[in-house]
Amino acid sequence: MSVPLYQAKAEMFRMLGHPVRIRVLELLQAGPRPVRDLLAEIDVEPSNLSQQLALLRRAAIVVSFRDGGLVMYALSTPAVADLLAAGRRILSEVLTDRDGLLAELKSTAE
Amino acid sequence: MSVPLYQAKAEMFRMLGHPVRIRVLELLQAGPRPVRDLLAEIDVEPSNLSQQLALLRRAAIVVSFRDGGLVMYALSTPAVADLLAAGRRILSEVLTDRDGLLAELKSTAE
DNA sequence: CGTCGACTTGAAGACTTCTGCAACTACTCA
DNA sequence: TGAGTAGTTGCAGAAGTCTTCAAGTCGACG
Repeated sequence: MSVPLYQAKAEMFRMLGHPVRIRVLELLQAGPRPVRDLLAEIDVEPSNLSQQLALLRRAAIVVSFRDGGLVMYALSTPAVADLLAAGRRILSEVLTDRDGLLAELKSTAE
Repeated sequence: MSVPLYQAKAEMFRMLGHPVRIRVLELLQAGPRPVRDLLAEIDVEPSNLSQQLALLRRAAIVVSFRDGGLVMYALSTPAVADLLAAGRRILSEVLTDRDGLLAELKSTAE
């Protein structure tokens, strides 16, 4: 496999590596949403949100279009939802393991 | 959803946002491997690889153990493979023969 | 024991990403 | 057309990440 290919993969995951961007993608799973709604749900400056949206747009993970006086954003592919779901699953397994270990730690007299 | 939760999600994706770390996880999909094998397959300084492995270990995405004179690494959960697969799928949808990476992506089953 | 091989850790400098402010563009609607 | 709303862009300082070098640990084996 070529070096650029896993650089592309890494770049894609890096795009999800930010709380605001994750939040945006989760909100967009339910369908297209105007920036104003995203702003209302995410505690962030408009300019900051716009910067994060620009990154997602440049990575082609979302697309934007205008609808009347509003700019709308949408996932460019529903596969993004699978990625988020897989992430959630790992997180829950990892946290469960950690809790399991924690319980074990507490119950053994060492 | 609490703020810390999507910070945790973001952190998990950020962990995958590096070519060396992606490469390591892809190699570990086939089963546990000693550091020396990873080093042989990835073009990186030993100390650098070790730093990246430490990050993955701290994020609980991989685990390490000793086997004789070698240190082995393994995925902490097979769900990591799903995440990589979902990433691949988005990349192929998003990349739609933009720079010839697409063909390679489809031809290598990893 | 002592030394060797196999990693790991610490630290520093280069580099990248994040954030918020201010200025700006793009539209809509009266 | 002019006023107003919605969003974007440029920029600079702060914060974080990456890479490399040197030094350190840990277990195996003679």
